[in-house]
Amino acid sequence: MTDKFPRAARLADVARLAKVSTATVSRALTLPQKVKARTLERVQQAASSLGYVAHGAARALASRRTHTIGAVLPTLENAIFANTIAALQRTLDAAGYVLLLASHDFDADIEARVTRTLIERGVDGLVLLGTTHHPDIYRMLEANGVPYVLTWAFDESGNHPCVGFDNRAAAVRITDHLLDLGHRRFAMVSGITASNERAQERLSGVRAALASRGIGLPAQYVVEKPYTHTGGREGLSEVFGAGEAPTAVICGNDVLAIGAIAECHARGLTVPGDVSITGFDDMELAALMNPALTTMRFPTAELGAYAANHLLMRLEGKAVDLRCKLPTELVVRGSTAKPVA
Amino acid sequence: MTDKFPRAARLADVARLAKVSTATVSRALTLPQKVKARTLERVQQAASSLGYVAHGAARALASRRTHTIGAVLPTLENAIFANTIAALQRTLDAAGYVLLLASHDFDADIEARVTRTLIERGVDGLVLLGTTHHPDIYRMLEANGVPYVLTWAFDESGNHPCVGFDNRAAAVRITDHLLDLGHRRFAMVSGITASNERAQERLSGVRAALASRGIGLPAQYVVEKPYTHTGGREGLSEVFGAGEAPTAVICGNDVLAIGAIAECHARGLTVPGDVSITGFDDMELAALMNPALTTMRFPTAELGAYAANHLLMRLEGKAVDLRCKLPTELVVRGSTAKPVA
DNA sequence: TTGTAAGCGTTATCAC
DNA sequence: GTGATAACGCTTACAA
Repeated sequence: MTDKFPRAARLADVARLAKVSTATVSRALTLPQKVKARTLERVQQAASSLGYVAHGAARALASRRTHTIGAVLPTLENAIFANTIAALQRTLDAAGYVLLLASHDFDADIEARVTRTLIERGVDGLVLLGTTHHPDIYRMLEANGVPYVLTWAFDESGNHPCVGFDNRAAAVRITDHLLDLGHRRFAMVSGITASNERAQERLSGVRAALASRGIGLPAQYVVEKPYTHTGGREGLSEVFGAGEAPTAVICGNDVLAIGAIAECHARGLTVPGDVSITGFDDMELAALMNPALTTMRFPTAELGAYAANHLLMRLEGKAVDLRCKLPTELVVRGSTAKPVA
Repeated sequence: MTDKFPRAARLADVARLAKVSTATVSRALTLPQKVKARTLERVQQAASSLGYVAHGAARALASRRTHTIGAVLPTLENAIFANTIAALQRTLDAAGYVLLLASHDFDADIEARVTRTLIERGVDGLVLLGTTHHPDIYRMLEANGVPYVLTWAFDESGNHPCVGFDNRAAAVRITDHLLDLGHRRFAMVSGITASNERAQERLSGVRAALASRGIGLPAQYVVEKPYTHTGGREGLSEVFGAGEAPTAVICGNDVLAIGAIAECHARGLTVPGDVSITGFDDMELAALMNPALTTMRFPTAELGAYAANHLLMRLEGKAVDLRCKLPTELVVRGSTAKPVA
């Protein structure tokens, strides 16, 4: 009978069993082509018969590589980032990397803290969401030489590698569309713009598009709400309480839009018959909930894959375009023209 | 001018600057109370002035602890697990642990592979979803002495630590409710039951509850679909195509229920006026989408917190109840009684 | 309370 | 192709 707790097999055990040195085992396991076929076979045989599992920490310490990529997101609780995360995961997995996830609930200090934790964990690279970050974050990235990509927004300053969308242009696009349909009374249920440049850009795009046609967006028709369904409901409710009802409501994203549509239903209003609700990101769900929801499609899965590949290439020392902007697209569903008021 | 790439500060650098040994620095940083206040201060001062960040791999290698918990989920793409993940994260974060996430798209082989990767990464503990797993998984957990918890289901075999729900009882509960309202023609849009005991238990609970009132569930009124909105739509569509329409459709979870409701809308049916759609899990969204959606509430956030605490306590060597069942609750919204057919 | 020094399990640099 | 062996950066007995 063997031990009850046989300590996990180590490289040396495999070496002993295969009658080779630890160096050879190490090579066989990581660079099979550098080892004679016969030796390779012996090593593999020994490893599997011992149920050998490499010790990640030791490997990381010696090789100075963890094969781990970190991602810091605002939240894991809404589905907006789900596609991106899934795509990141899949791409990294295929390359033998693991994804370490952290979130901060839109709090800049927490963001700095979790980012530090990830760096301490030795991530080989980092995916950050957005371009606005605590200065400490950039300092730590710099000091530790950690490769990173900013995502979901495009860094106009040109100082950081990024893979993003042109949130402002997307907002202009959807607003123009509504204007072309004849809408003149607008409201916006925006996300919280403080330290969130994606939200800022969307709002500013809407403002700019309206202004260029001589239309204003009075303060009482702009409300900022957290990106939740409830936020969308409350936001729209406040807008309706503000005075003459708008014919078009642009929501900061589809989560807010879904909430806004629910509020309309609760008030007996039809969408888009009585009021047109539009959003951003084109979540499958939004379309399902209201087949008349026009929105801007952001290729979020592509974003994840792109960000992952960007980092992977840099880690392999390959040259890469450091800044890129992914195209967004207007998705029109059952739009209704409005008579000019 | 200093170097362009000053290598990251190590423990020894801090020790030198603070004029103490590396052992003292190590203690000061991890067990502050074991060090004289004055020394502690010097060390902290030195560390922060150097921007010292501990090397996680070295720490893990020496201490044999990574302060990382892994979680293996079926998918990150639907919102069902979002609450659980968020709660896990928060609880672990508060205890100084980090969460390493992996998913497998309901594929048992992939599940085994990613689980192995996590063990190789040296996770201190593991959260697994469900009770049905590849035998290799249990073998690896055993061989490596990795503490784990099964979640979302209750392990009746009594062989594994678990924090779960009684999916079968929940299914019985909601079915009884519908029966009490007078429904007699039922259909079920279930999740894929193969190697998913949560789905199996829900289906079997529905069957049992119906059977105890002498009602059957013919094969053509049971369809299995992936947990997506589209799955829900298609599932309900197939049910309607099967013959006389049911008055009550029980969906495997709220994602399917949302899809099913959309299908009803598309067919001009009102819910629950024409047909009653019910689900499981009580996602906020489901209620928002249809305020008449009766469902079973599963305390998913509590589950995450509970699972995390369970592992944390075991890691601290404390005794814990190894198996527990969290209560589920019927949430009735605008139910409509049906005349007995 | 603090210091000394022996690991922790790999990888990587050399010789051979 | 393969084998010694010195790192890798930290923790932790054990000694002082």
